Amino acid sequence: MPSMSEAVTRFAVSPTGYMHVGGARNALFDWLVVQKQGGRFILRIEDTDQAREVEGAVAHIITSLKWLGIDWHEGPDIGGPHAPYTQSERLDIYKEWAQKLIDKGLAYADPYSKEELDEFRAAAQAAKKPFLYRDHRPDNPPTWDGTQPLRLKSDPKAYSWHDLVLGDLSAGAEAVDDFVLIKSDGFPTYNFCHIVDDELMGVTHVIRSQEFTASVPRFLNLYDALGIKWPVFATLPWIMAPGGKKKLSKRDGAKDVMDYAKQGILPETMVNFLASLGWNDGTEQEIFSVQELIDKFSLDRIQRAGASFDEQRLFWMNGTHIRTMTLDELYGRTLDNGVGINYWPEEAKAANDDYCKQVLGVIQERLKYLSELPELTRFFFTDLPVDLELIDGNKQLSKLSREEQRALLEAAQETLSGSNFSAEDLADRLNKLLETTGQKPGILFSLIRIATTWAPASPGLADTMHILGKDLTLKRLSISLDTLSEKA
RNA sequence: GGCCCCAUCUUCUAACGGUUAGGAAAUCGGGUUCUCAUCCCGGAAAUAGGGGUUCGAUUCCCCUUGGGGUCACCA
Repeated sequence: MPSMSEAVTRFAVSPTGYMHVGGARNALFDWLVVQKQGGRFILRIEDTDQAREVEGAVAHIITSLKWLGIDWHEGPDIGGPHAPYTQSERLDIYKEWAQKLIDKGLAYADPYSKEELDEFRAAAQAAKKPFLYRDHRPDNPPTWDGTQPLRLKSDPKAYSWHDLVLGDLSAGAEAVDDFVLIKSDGFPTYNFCHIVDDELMGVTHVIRSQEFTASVPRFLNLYDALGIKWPVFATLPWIMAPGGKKKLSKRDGAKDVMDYAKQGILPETMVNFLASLGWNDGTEQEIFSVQELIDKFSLDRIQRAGASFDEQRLFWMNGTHIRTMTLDELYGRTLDNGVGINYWPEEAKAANDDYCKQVLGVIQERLKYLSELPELTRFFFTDLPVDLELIDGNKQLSKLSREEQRALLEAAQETLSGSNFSAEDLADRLNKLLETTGQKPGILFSLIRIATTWAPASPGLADTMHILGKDLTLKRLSISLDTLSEKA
């Protein structure tokens, strides 16, 4: 017997394509409730619309959830006491429950053709009234033989109910109608089978997004018809498209969660970010570990208004997560972020782990997502082509003549050739060089930095040279000097 | 059109009915011995409008406006 505080939630997903961020957040909140309160989290596949089903979608959804670190107690891949967890394999169960309603006189066969229904709808629209099937409920419906749609004989009345997020809600009898329970292809509708499954699987908390709130009175009517106790409802706000007021949908460019995984967003960042879209703990804290989220999460602190998906903020958040990781942890992620991608540039494949870690150590604070690694680190692994525009396009450096530039680099070459290339010694020598040349760091260091990396940006000069090592640093300086002579 | 839901800076958001309406992202300016970042300091930036209730409304109520959902044999 589970204790009162335990919860049973489910992520009920249609295999109609990849999982986007809205679905991921939905699953996350289901999961967080169970992690916090104890209980069971169920993954259920709602594949009752054969036409919309997409091959491979279930596997992709499972991959996405696993990447996020979301696991489940019962599901199509692992089974469980309420198996099967795929609705197309539960048709007999729905027929059984439909029969209960038929026996009670609460369900009947729909005798109308599609054309007749369209006419009813058109008439309702012309009269500027909502369409209610029950206004056309047949007096003597035929016996249901499975080829017609089976409809609920509703009991229209006003309903009031409580939603953990939206508070007390109510709607009048006009929201209750004779909806379809079983389609003419023998498959149940979502409206019917999710209620049967939730009951059989012991679901206590129905957490779903806004598009279902208008249907809740119809659901309540069905719970009552079946004699099922209402579960707890929690309505999640939309995740909206950037800038707009519209729900973020696949049409609007909602990305596959796995696209972010490939780009090098860390799963802990994605979890943190999704949780922050529509939820906060009431403090100013924004960066949460998964464990902190579990400890602090509660459904009653979920926002009512929609939140737009701001990628910029996602990248910022990823940067802060990257910076709080240990070097070893981060290095592990650069080798595999859970999607089988090694993010290092091709040229780094020949380098050893220690060298790569040193490089990672100095670029950790400027990394926002892992796929930036190549552009940030390539010059540590290969000589970039000399690009004099880096010098000539620099406001200060372009004021110097080629002779002056060469003189500075030669001075650098001389003192560096006596260095043991420890970071400390390099820093010392560079500082002394400022004095002996009488130059400002803005000129001297910029010039040396460019001449040793030929990259538009790089970490601190002493650190960079220390990692490159004496041979490579001096080799590059000398190549740069040669080039400056040629082009003089 | 009926029914339902929502409304604080550009964005994510905080504020037991009592705050100069706070933080963060982005942006702008400055600093940190070079670039790109990090970090630090500073600027600009909001309670949709109107009525109530109250000694006092971002907060409670009503109306308006705006946005969204739903009225499928999709979920």
